[in-house]
Amino acid sequence: MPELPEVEAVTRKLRVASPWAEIVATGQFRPTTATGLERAIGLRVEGASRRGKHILLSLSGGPVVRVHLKMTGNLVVIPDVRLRTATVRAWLALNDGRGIVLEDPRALGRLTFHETIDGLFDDLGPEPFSAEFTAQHFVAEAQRTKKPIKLLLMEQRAVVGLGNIYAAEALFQAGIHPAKPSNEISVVRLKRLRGHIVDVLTAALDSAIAAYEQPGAFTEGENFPVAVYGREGEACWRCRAAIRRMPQGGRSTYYCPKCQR
DNA sequence: AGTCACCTGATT
DNA sequence: AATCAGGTGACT
Repeated sequence: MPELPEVEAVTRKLRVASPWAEIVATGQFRPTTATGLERAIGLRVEGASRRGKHILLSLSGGPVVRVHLKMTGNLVVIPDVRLRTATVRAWLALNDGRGIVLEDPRALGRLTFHETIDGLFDDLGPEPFSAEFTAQHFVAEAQRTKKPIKLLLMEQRAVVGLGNIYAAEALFQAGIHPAKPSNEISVVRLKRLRGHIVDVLTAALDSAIAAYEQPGAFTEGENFPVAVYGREGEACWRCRAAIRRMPQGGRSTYYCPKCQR
């Protein structure tokens, strides 16, 4: 599911389940799924927030449970923790009978308990919707490296929240070739790209929230209209050239060879 | 700096 | 049987 917009939608949906209760038990499908979870027992859940693609459950007294959904995870509240579906990989049982559960068919998602939030996100770049995501910061990060711009966007350092879909979409909107060395892109184009990142994530957040409102309809996946992602061979919306797929960093990058130089 | 392992399921 | 998948660490 998740790049930043989907993680944000999941987090907002979680918050609807407040007021929270005390954690009375925890469990996991495999030892690698969660670490230190049992230390959360006896603490109250006090809130849910997001940083980059991470979800944070804040607990009474200061500890947190950090959740990463990876490729296919979803974090939801179920009314009865005993009634878990087959793909629930980890759970926090609350003293009102409910459960906060990680559903994740692919089982790559992770939960980790931390005594404090301090230092947890030191390696993460600025939030795209925050005042810290300045053109100055973004340009400086790009100029530090010759790595392809698409990889820079996915590193969570120049900015957090972009994944394979929205990185490709932002680059299409900006008319920049995904393999272009970051430090060879003009300042003007970098500033334009920064704006498109914000725009793409904003539009994607809107559709992710809409998707999560519809009960039953599109609870999985989102309905953001992609221009290039997954459209290999199709005609570009702008110039009709055939969209291409190329490997980059072990993933598929989609782009328009004519619109993106 | 680039590749690969981590997982399971859907599609070719 | 092989390839691919909205992510990220941990390796060469």
